[in-house]
Amino acid sequence: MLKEERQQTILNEVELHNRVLLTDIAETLDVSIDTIRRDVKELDAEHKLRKVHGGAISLGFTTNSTRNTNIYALDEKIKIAEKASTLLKDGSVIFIDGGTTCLELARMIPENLEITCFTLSLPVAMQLTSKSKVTVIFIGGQISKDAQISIGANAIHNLSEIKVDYSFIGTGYVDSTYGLTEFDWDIVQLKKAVIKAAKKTVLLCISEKLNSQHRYKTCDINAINTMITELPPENQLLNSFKNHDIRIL
Amino acid sequence: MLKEERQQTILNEVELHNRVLLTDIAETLDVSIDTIRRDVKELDAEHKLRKVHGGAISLGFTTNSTRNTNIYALDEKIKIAEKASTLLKDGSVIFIDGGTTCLELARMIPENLEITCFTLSLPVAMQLTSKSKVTVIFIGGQISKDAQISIGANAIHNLSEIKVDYSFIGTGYVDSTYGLTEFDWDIVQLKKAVIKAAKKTVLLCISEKLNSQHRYKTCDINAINTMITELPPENQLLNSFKNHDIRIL
DNA sequence: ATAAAATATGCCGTTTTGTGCATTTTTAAA
DNA sequence: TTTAAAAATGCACAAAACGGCATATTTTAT
Repeated sequence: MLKEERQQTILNEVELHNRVLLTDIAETLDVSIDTIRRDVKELDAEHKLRKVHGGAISLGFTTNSTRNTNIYALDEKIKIAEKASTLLKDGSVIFIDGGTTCLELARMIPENLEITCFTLSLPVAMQLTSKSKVTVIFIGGQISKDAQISIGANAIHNLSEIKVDYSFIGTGYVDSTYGLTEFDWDIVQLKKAVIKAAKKTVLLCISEKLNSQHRYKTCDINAINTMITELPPENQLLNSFKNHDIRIL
Repeated sequence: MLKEERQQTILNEVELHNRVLLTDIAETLDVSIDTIRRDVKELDAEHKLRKVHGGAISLGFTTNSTRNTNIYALDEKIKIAEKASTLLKDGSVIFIDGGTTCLELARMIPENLEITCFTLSLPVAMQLTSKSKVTVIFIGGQISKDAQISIGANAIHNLSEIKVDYSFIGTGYVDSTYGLTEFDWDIVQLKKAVIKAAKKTVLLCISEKLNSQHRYKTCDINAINTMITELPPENQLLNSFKNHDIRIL
């Protein structure tokens, strides 16, 4: 076995389990513990992993490659993003919210589409930098650690100064009678500002969230112009939304 | 057997099994190990495969999980970041610039340090979200695709409204008589705003950049309060900077 | 067609690298 | 603090890489 393969195997193991024991690796690869120790030492020097007493751990989720974290219900979200991307035309000025569904939309923007895109999500902005024809404008503000988005008065104020054609937003909870609701009050303030900054608001939402609600209200359901789920529009789960003046994709 | 077909055979083997041993190939093709070694060396130079001790491996084999784009002179930059981080105290309000050196500084901020940190670099902001005690504020603006930072009037205006204790900046070029210079005019405007927004400016700079210059000027060298390179302060390469009123770490 | 030049190949001695083992030092957990 | 596991260190051996050289093959120029 080549040294390179061995090191690659070690990296894979670390990626997969986030941590490994040197003794385990040595046994599965059938080489001496010294060799593994040296390998891990090298990999550490190359900043491919971090060596700790007795083993090695992954450098973690801090690396800017956003894809490696497992996204819940990714297939559904991709389907939603595909539908959403059909709304985009050259010259559009849009806003893309945070959240994994919106991130998928950002990822799915065609390479040749020439649009201007506002966002307050760091991952979305990172993703959009790879699209050469997209003008990206980041709404600054204090960064929320868990959601990785700008929040706070500054962000809201900045939003008040723009008006986009479409804003693509996610939501924590949605219900046909109670509208869009969130767990977090700050987020609600932000989303209100986003909706106000858009001519038309498009809600991206997996069907699992339908008919759920929480404490703080973002807006009534008819503040939404278009709603996109992974379901076909004629699905009966969407019936309660059809009474309102919402386009369903 | 022609050299061409031999090399093609090697490539096929590598494609097929992701790896190959020089001794195996030499035996199956019935040529000397030296010849194979030379072949593989050539193929490596042509980026058709990667030569490793004892064999060769497919290019695709490593790239899939080697997420980190290799940073040039990473060790030097880590050393610089380490020195820079000693300037940080609880309660500090700082600015961190873009660039790989500054990104290393962001990565190196201790977990228990409680500071407020402004930045206009997406990667830096992403990195900082993993530090639970750091308040991160992103300066919004249009995002430059290649540098992954906010640029333009909006970013500059936002910078004009803050004043931080320290700003840690990089530079394209630095010279003791010509000061800090850049290739890009927009970047210069931005850096000027950054320097104006800081009580003290700390320059992070690998020694390789010393005594280099370019078209557009960011500031005189004595606009810099502290300069950090990977070299020990007494290194003679830094002599020309010691005349000026600069602290060298 | 022939000589000269360039390239390719194999061989050999030296240097470098990779690996395992034994011993000492360090580390982390009870 | 004690103690067992892990890391570092030094060493030995084998495999591989390297450089120089001789020979063979192909290409080029005359």
